[in-house]
Amino acid sequence: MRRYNPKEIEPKWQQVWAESGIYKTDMSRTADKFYVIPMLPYPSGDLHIGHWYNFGPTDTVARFRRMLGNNVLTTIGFDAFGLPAENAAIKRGIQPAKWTYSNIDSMKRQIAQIGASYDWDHTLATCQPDFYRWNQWLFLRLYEKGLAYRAKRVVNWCPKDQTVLANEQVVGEDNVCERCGTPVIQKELEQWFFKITDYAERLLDDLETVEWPQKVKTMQVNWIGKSQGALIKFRVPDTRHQIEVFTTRPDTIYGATYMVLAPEHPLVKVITTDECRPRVEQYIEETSHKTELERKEGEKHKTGSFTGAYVLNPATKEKIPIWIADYVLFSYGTGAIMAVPAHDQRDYEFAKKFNLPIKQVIMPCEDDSTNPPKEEFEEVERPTVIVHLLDKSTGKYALLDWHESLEGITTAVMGGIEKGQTPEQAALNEIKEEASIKDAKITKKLAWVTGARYCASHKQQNRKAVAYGLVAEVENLDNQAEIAASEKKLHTLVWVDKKEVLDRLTPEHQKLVWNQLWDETSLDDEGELIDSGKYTGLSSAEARDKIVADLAKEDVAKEQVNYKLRDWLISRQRYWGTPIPIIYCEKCGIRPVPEADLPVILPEDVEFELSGQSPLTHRPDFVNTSCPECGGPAKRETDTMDTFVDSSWYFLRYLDAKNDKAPFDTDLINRWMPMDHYIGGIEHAILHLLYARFVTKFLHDNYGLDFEEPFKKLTNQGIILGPDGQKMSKSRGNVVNPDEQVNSYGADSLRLYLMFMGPYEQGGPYDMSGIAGSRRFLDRLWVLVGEFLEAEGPNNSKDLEIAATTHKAIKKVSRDLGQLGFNTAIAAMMSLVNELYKIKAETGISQSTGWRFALETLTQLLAPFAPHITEEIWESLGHDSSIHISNWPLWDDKLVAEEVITLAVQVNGKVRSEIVVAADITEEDAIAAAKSDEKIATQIAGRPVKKAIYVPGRLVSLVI
RNA sequence: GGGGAUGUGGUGAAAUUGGUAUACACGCUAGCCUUAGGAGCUAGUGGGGCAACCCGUGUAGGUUCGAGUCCUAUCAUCCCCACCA
Repeated sequence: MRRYNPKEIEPKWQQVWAESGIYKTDMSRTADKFYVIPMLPYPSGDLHIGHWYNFGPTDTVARFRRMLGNNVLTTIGFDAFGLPAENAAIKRGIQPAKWTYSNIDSMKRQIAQIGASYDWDHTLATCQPDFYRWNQWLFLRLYEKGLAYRAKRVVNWCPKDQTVLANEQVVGEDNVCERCGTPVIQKELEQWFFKITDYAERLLDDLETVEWPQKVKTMQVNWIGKSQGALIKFRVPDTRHQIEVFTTRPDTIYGATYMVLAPEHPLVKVITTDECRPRVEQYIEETSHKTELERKEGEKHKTGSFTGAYVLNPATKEKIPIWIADYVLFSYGTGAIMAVPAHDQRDYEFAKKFNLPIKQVIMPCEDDSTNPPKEEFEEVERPTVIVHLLDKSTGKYALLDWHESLEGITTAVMGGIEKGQTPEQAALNEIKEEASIKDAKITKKLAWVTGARYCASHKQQNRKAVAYGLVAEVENLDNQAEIAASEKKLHTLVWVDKKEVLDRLTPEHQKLVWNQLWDETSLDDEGELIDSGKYTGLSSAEARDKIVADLAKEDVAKEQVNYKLRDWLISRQRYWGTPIPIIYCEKCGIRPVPEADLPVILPEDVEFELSGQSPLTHRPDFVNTSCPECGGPAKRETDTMDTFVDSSWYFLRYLDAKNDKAPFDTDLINRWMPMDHYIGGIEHAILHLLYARFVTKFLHDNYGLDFEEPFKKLTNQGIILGPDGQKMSKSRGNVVNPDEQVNSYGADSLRLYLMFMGPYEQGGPYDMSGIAGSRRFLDRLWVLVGEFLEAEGPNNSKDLEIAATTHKAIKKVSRDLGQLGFNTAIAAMMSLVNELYKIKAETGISQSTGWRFALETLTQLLAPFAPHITEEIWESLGHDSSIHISNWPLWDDKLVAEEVITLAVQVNGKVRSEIVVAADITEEDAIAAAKSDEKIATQIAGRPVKKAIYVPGRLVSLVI
């Protein structure tokens, strides 16, 4: 018998497949099309285990669908533009183009080892002119519609290298250039943008229509960051300036005690008074140099500066000061906020630090769940004190356990504030009444009032308590008098340790007061308005609408939806990317390159100057051109496009990769899209997938695509970690080299192991000895087939049993594979092999129909996972066409069904025995059989069975 | 601070979605194959107990005839976003 030698059969079949073209897709057959691809890889020149984990299982899905009868298209290409090629060029003096193409060649060779069923007629590399010319085409279409525009934006700039730096190239705590160590500055440059924000709402809404992991959808929702609120104008008195703010809480406007502008806000320069100007300018200077780290630090320690100017609060008509602070972001909303320190944590911290006024306008007010108001009673508002009394000699606090109708309720000392009383007086009074202590002193009063609704049943009314929280202290209890009998009847006074108080208090409101006493924070939740003019008493929700509507009448407010999503900055001051097809003419200004002149070719022989600037700027033959409008001298845009532009539509180009008249044939695209299954890493959850969705929607609106979402179904594979459970990295020395694994075990074993090691979306550490198990499984199958081929005799007494076992495996594998349950599907095939070995041990192996059926079927089930060995076995079993275009086996439920089944028998919920019964047993018979089982009979021991439950096919449960 | 995920043998994991917990694999143990093997085959492998049995899915409660699965609280680990007004 031949030994299983993957080194021999894998290259052999890869060549056979390439020559026979069995994976070439007939693009005209679309009724049962299935389009599945892995995400576009970057050609780093080295195929790592993560690529295998992406490409292998994706190919398994493709092969499974192909065997099911779908017309499958799967292919791969290269995301070939980008910074690493330029870095290589600078470091090693190789042309980026040459470096990239050579990487693509070596990656193609490595990819071939996987044995994937790619149709290479559909591949592409984004750095080829016949691809990127259509990037330029896309740019022109967007430009035409006003969705590509130019605006200023600050960038990281290295003054020495005269170049723009990506965020990742700014390193160190002091923000220096990665290359030369010069401190990086912020510089404003004209940049090109795509107006993705126009699509924000649709990008949000249509997420509901796709079959994606919830996690990715949530990430996109958060990224788009929709919030509903209002724009409100604040007038600067004695000037014609107005400052607009965005707020989601117009209901808190009466509490807006100051305003904050972002340091970059254009009005800062205008409104700042001469007196404050030096300090303000210094602050702006400081914040522009802040590092990420310092800015994060700012979450704890707010900084800012007063401008000396004021605005009018349109609700209160009061003058409030204008500050600048970097906790307000220029890029969000209007770059200005109304600060409501009582009801926003950030404003609160700022106000505390700079001693700005804090005014409460929202009162939390909820029903007391321990004593809720009753519908039939009227509501009466009642000012209340909640006072926590500390006995300093013991460190314990006083609590009241209430009796009678309030049984089970525990509160602090509390009571109403009578007319003319201050909260402090009322508190001391209650201490006197309820605790009989006369020498207590008030030591703390809570800044907020808090409300709660409860039922005062003895007065036949509901009460809205508006509570002042206080702390009082008493030196010791030497002077405590006997508590009056009338009070004792109502409640018992208990003294408890500080840490127990919260656990003992029962009404939510009491807990809130206690917590606020020790850790006072702003009240960010909604509630009831207080101290807000005519809106006092309304709920936040009611007030929000009314206030905006009223201010809108004066034209100072309007409802507004705001998004965190920014427009897509596509300019890169880089060489190795798609040239932006724009020409600057001295006379005519900005002119797009006419479509007929595309592509604007990126020169591939360039010199990298020491200056660090894009080599394009030093290429007169590229830069100098003539104006398409007037024919006069003009200059080309030397910026290139973000590589995310390439990946935002490459999957459309795959389908029609050789079209030289158009980016793609729209009819063809409409028949093949949306993509049925897209598989790749979660790292692209936001940008790539969002941009692809945006471009698809744009093409839907403007270029005849009849679908709005590109990817029907998305799967994120997990991350393969090193054997030590850490992320693989060269410095850690835990990188698993797939070539070595293939060399030792074969590509089929590697593919199989990667899919067997755990749930696909989970990933996990690569176990160097785990792959041996996958190889062993393939070996065992190989041996079994070998023995079958050499066996004698046509019939086998176990044929029926073999058939039943095989049908069960078909069912399990088919179902699991359908939901990407690779690991359990493989386990089922391993089980089948184990079963076959058992049967072989019992009755031997023979050339029976049962054995042939089992081995052929098993090989087919395995084919999508391990394409080479299964093809070899298939051939040895006498087939002359590829297993990969054979029909996926079907199971027969009749054969899967067991004739006799084993039922578990539970007594009082515990399994006590098992009974073997006919599969179609009735409930009655099953219960009777269970009762008569020997072990069960002793368990029951003559006691009456109160209840008997039969779960068909599973168990009988007896309750005695 | 906000959002999400995950806790099951020595290890990776499974459990038909509320029905016999630990399938499958790694590792380990023993035996077999007369060659010292990164080979193969067979058997065993959650913990405790001589046993009948008892215990067991991070922890503590709850619902249920029955809970890894549902509910409440709690602990731990990981990931993402993060001053978004």
